[in-house]
Amino acid sequence: MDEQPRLMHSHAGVGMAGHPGLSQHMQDGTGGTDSEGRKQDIGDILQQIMTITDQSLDEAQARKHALNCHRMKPALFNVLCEIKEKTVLSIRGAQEEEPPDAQLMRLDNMLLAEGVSGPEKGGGSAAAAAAAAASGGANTDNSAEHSDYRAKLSQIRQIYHTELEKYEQACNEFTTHVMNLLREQSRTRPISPKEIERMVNIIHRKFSSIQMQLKQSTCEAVMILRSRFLDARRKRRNFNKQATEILNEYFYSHLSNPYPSEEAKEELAKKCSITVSQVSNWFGNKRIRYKKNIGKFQEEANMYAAKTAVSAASVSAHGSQANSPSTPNSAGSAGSFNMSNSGDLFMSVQSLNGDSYQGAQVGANVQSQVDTLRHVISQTGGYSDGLTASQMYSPQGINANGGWQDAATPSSVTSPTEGPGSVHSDTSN
DNA sequence: GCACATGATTTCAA
DNA sequence: TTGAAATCATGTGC
Repeated sequence: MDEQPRLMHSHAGVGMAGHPGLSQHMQDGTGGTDSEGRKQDIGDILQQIMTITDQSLDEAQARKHALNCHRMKPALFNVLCEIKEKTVLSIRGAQEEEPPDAQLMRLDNMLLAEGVSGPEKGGGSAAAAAAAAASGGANTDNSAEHSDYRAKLSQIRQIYHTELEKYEQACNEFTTHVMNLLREQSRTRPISPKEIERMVNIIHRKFSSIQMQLKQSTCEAVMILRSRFLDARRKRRNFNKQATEILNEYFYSHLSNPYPSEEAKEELAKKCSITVSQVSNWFGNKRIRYKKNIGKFQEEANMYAAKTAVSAASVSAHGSQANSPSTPNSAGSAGSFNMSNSGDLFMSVQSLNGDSYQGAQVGANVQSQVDTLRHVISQTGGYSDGLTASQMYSPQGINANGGWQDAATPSSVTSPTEGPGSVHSDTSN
């Protein structure tokens, strides 16, 4: 570093105080013709500095060398040091260290959480994985959408990293360029390493503000993507007809206690290709809506009662097959639930046929099954005494308080021999 | 575009 | 934790 001695720190204390030099002469006006001559020299030097950029490289190099060897150069340098010292003092106060940018930290955190920045997580973002987990991961549509989401997120991630790399490269190139320039300039004007450092910081700040814009727009893109793919409400899809039918069949065949067990929910979820929580939602909505407007669901109830009746009739025709509660109720869609309480129907059939309830499975669905069977009988003429279609399947299970009656209590089972009057005794419409 | 249906979410209570 | 009730937001049929 041959020019190192020319850097400003090498002139520390060489300013006007320790080395009156040129300015002193200029200020007090002493020196006569000698002073005039020096002024002329300084004018020449400054002129040369001003025009140096207009010259060719070789010319400029020659000029620079001539300037460096000029007898007035040290004096001029001192003047520049003095001016610089004053300027730096005025700037210094205004350039305190800034606190870490909260906005930038927020953006960084978000990009990290979304899996855009930081190490790439297996198969995509944490958010997508969380969403998949929240939905149970059972839905094939969901997994397809999530893979689409991951693909798009991966694209964003790629663009983000490419751009970031570009910015960093540009920043480094520019910084190197400026540093070289400043080092070069330090031959002819006083530049301290600290100033170079400060200049580098300024450049970095400028580039990080560009980076922040990049991060911001990346975050926006991720938010849009999220809202499009992962917001459950946005992507609400009606269940397919088959799923709705399965759920309705279960609901109406367990009308006295439409609270599927965890096991039953899982089974239903599996059958309907939906998640357990979707099954829970469905039953929650169904119960409340049924209770709110029983009349409206009358027809639907009748329809599913008829279905159940058909299957029950079919089952009873099989005679001995109905002896075991664990016998799969495969005769018809209504009885197709292959779960523990699917045997309720068979027990009801048996009880209607005059047999006693077998085993301990006098479960929560007895009331509804009895009602269903009454309906079977009404279909075959047993209870056909003047019931209209809308009266066929009466809403049962809802007690006077508006809640579902305790169907697990065997005493709530209405005897089939009571007749249709008793069936409608607890109806609200 | 509107009304209604429907799946999901939120809030609250038990 | 679960379910009731209210509500939101989207889907669907006219």
